[in-house]
This record gives sequence, C-alpha cells and structure tokens, in this order.
Amino acid sequence: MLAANTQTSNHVPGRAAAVIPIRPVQDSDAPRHGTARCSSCSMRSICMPPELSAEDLSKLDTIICSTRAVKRGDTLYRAGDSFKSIYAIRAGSFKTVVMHRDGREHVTGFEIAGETLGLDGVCAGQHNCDAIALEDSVVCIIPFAQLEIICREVKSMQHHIYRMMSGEIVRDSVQMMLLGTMSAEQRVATFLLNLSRRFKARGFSAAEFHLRMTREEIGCYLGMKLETVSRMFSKFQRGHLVHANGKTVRIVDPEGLANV
Amino acid sequence: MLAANTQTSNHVPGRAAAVIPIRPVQDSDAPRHGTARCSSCSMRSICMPPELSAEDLSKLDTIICSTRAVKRGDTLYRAGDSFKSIYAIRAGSFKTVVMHRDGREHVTGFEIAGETLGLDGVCAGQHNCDAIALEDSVVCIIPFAQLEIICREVKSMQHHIYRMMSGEIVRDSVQMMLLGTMSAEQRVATFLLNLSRRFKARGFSAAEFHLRMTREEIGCYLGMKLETVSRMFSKFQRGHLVHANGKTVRIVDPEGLANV
DNA sequence: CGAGCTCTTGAAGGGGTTCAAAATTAGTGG
DNA sequence: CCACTAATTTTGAACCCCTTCAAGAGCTCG
Repeated sequence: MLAANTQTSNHVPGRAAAVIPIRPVQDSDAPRHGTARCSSCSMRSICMPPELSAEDLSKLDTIICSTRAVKRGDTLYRAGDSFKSIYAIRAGSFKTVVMHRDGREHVTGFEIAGETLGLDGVCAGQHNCDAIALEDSVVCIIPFAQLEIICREVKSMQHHIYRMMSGEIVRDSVQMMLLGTMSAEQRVATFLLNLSRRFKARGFSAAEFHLRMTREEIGCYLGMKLETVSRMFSKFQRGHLVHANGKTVRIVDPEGLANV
Repeated sequence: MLAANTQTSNHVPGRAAAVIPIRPVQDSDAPRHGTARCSSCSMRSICMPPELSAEDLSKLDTIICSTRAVKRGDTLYRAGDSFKSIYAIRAGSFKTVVMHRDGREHVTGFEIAGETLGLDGVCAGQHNCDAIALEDSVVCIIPFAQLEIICREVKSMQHHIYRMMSGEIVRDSVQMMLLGTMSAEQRVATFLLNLSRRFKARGFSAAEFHLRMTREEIGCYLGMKLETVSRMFSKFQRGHLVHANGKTVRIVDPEGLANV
C-alpha cells in the first residue's frame, strides 16, 4: 500500500468516518514537498509572462517556494475553504466541481499541467468549488497576498494576473455558449477538440491522448448524461471521426469533428 | 426626432449600408459627455471599494473623467474591437452577446447600473463579445492602462479589481451550473430571483420590476426557446408565484419560486 | 483473480423544440 | 391623439433529442 495522505493530509483524521462532511478550516498550505523554483521550471513559458527579468524571477522564487502533491481522488481545496493561495499545476490534472444546495453537482472545468486553480476564491475570500485530482498530481503553491505585492512592483506580472483572470472569464463565456446553444453531438466534439488543442500546446500529441476523467464527469461538464456521452463517442467512431477505446482517444478527422 | 448617433457614433458613416459587417478599429472612447466624478457619484458604494481615502478618490477622478451615452439597441463595444477601457454602468442596462462562427448567438449576461462591462477584453487585448444597450444608458469610461497604474499605488483598488474579476468567474460558474443541470422551470425562477436581488441591492423594489429584455433574449441567456420562457411565466402565474404582465413582473411568492 | 466501477447499447418515455396562428403591445407617422 | 404597422408574446399540437431505466460487457486495481 502506498503511503497515502502523508502529503495530502488536508483531510483531518477520521473525516472519512463522519456522516456529514464538515469542512474544517485547514492549514492546508504548509509546504508538503520539495522546493519549487520558477526560475528553473519547464512550465514557466506556459504559466508566467515571457518578459520577466532575472531579478523578477528571483522575486517569484521567494514566494513560490513549495509544492504540494495531491493523490488521485483527493481534494486540493473544497468550497468554503478559506482562500490564501492559487495553484499552478506542475503535473497531473484536476476537475473543479460546484455543488448546488440540493446536492446537484456540476463540473465547471478540467485543468491540466501549466494551468492555474483557485482564482475563484479571491472574490469572497473562500473557495467557491472543490478542486479534485483526476490523477496523482503536483501543484505549486502561490500565496496570493504575496503575489499581490509582487504585482504592485512588477508591471508585467500585474498584467499577467489580469490576463489570466480575464482568460478564465472568456473561457467561461465560451462554455456557457456551448451549454446554452449546442447539441450533445457538438458539445462532445468541441470538448475533444479543446482537449486536443491544449495537449498540443504542451508538446503532446494533438491526435491521440488519454482521458483522465470518466464519461460521467464529461457528461457533468457538458450538461448531459453519461449514456449520451458514450453514444456520441460511438457515433463519432461509426463516422470515422474519432477512434475511442475506453479512455484512449484518437482524433481521426479533426475537420470533420469541427463541422458536426 | 432625437439627436441620435451624435454621442454614439462608434458606427462609422455608411456602416449600416455595408453588406458584410466589418468591424473597423474605432476611436470610440473619446469623451462624449459631461464630466464624471467618482468622488461625488451615488454609485460609488456599489462599484468601488469602501475604504478609499480622499486622496485615492482624487486619483480616480483624474482618470475617470468622461462618460458615454449609449442609446437603446446601440453597441458599447463589439467583439473584435480593441480593448482600451472598462465601463461602469451609471444608468441603464446592457446585454453581452457572444457569437459562434456559424452565426449562433448566446447572451452571456445582463448588466445593470453599478455593474461593470469589458473585463473580458483584458485577456486578448480585444473584446470578446458585443455589449448592447437594452435602454438608453450612460457608462463611465475607465481607461484600463491608467487603472493599472492606480492599482500599483493603491492596494485597496488593486484588490478590488481582482475581486471584481474573480466575482465574474464565480457568477459564470453559477450560470454554467444553471445551464448544465437545471430544468427550464428552475432556470426561469432562478433568473427572476437573481434580478430581484440585484434590484433590491440598488434600492429598488425586490418584488416588482420592469424587464428591459425580450423573452427571446431571456431564452438566449437561459439556453431555451422564447416560447418556453413564455410558458414558464404562464405556469408561475397559474401557480400564484409570479404575476407577469408583459414586461412588468411582480414576484408574489419568492419562497415558492426558490423551491420549484 | 475477482469485486466493483465504468462503459456500452437498447427500448420506452418525457421535457423542450418546432411550427403555426392569434392576441397583445410597442413604435411610427399622419 | 389616433390609426396603422411591426414586433413581441401567448397558446396549442406534433415531433424529436435526450433522459431514464435496464442489462450485459469490459476494465481496473487491490
């Protein structure tokens, strides 16, 4: 058995046995892992502005000094947790889930390496959703109060944070359009092409990749039932647009997929 | 006849006659109207942080020095327009519309007095949606580059902008949940209660108000057809939850509406 | 290997759409 | 101020896409 929960001990002992999932205030941002260095990080070109000087980078290194490992299925943070940091995904992937008071869940996004998590928490000082690892993952912890200080000193960092947040707003509006106007077939096609594009931007294959989420999670993200997701995969397979074998997906005809 | 288009001349002459709606780069933020003053504005408590000093306010007054009137149906900005400013709605209301390449439209939001427009443009340096006035409206023009300078000097302003953007992200995730998981009936109920809450926060009646948008625009916002919106209004009327007479709405039973 | 998820596929049912037409409201010009 | 036209809203009826329910196959991980 793996040494679970040594690094991801944001679950208080005994929590799993509690009937009602209380959300205790946690000191979950204590360093859990080795040192992180933006100045030598391979993800920097993806998650930081390009025009930083060596001096700017060393400022960053003084605040982003720790990472945290999150095991598959564990939460990085939960809705209601007090907001202190944002997180850059160094390896792995996550889903973010909002829950309605009646228990209904909705997946608001899937995030992969090089993307950030937690900006929703700035508004109310507490997180608005659960962030759950889809596989064993590692994040860089970026204390937001200290980031704000750097942003007052380094203009390009300031602008970068504004752009990151604005980018999230733009992506959300695209997703609202998808949920509001597209057929199930178009939603799944758009989803696959979007993942493909993001993998490609990180140097992975745009054509073939491994889905880390279940059909149910995809459905919950796209506003449909898991059976419908499965039917659309099968339909694309019959139409020679996509070859899907369980969680391994190969996009055969991207043009065709974009035109469904 | 009113002196139309003297203040809202962001449409280049002859544009209406063009077959293809070209989007020219516009100098649309030249002052169009009298002077604005945050220091004496009645909306300040809604759109600015509360803890600003007199000195901070005078800094704001130096950059927010002009307003712009937008007539009903005219655009404040269009998707593709280069991004220079954000806008605080001083009076009136707007809808924001994103368009898919196939011509499909989706209304991403309705904004009323005290709310802001344009933050989606920071990301790519150009606006991502059209902002269209639902009635004759007035906005304060806030040049973003100058706002960034103030945010490096005034900590509370910096944090305020981060919170505004984060708030938009949170609202978007609520809307995605609505579009992804709720029935038509629940969507319309949620929409009415949301409007009610926002009117109340501005000192208007929470129970009775006037809708500035059509059933079609509501449907386009909520991911359903205008006929369905109309049927839900009728259903609420029969259930004595809402009294709707055209665009005048009176919420009779807010509790009941919240529990549909 | 085997228990429990996950995925696929079929068949029936329902919520929302589509099409159509009438009623009401808003806007315009005489 | 009223008549007239266009736009918006309401309501009905038929249809369809997606959901629901069910069962079996496949995969994964301890």
